[in-house]
Amino acid sequence: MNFSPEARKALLAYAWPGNVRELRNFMERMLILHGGADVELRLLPREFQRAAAPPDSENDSSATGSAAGLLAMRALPGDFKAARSAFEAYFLAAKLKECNGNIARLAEVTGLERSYLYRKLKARNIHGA
Amino acid sequence: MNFSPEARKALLAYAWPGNVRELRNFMERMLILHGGADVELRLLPREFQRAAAPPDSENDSSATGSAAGLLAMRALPGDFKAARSAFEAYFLAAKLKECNGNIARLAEVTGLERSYLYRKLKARNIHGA
DNA sequence: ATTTGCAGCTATGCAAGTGTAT
DNA sequence: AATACACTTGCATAGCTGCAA
Repeated sequence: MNFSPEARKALLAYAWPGNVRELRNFMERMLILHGGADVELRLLPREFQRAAAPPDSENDSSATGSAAGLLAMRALPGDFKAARSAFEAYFLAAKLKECNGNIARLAEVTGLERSYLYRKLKARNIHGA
Repeated sequence: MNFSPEARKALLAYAWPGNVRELRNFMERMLILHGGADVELRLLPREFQRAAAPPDSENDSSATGSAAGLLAMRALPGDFKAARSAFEAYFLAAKLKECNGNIARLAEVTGLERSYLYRKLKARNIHGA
């Protein structure tokens, strides 16, 4: 999952009102709803765009007023295959990085065939090192 | 992704040393490396178990000394199919919750066939409502 | 490291059905 | 009766994946 420069800036500028639970839920939502897709500023809840007005820190549950909830509401298509594909891409890219770009090792670690990985990495446009 | 009660407690007790980037990376790692699997206390970096000694807040990159890095190092099998399967399960469970357990709606939202969803939900042991 | 062809298994959609509850 | 949803199952095919080269 990647944040656009603007989104990133807004996130960092935002003073999380001392609630770790809130932040954790937020991050989970981001990954689950957006898969590995890029997250644009406009997808972030208003709180972040204004870099002010903190969300109500209660409301831990699901899709309601909190930051996590707001985000859930404006979820992308939610298309399963798209989300899964994004996850795969992100997962493989992360692992490949851990393997220092060594695809043979990536194959061992992930339990996939080298040849298949080449196909997949190309399809998902993941480049080594 | 779920945290065991102990892991959860340790996480909340830990005073994130004012670095949002760190936390964000941590959450990403958790989801990617553990997929939707349960996260036990023993999987958390030592920092959390001791609920003290904050990690070096620099080191934004990959698998090194930071909290995120530590976690990455003791990654689970890393098996691709297992991770993907876990992600699918978590994704669908989350969406299903959003749909108030209505599978017909889940089908619309995710772009999958109802009948297929039944098979998949059963296979992944996801129960509605 | 990287590609390609091929064979087998899996995932997925479509259609059709049963049952229960509005 | 009529619509809506839960849940199954059979079947066809597209796509994924491993193996050998």
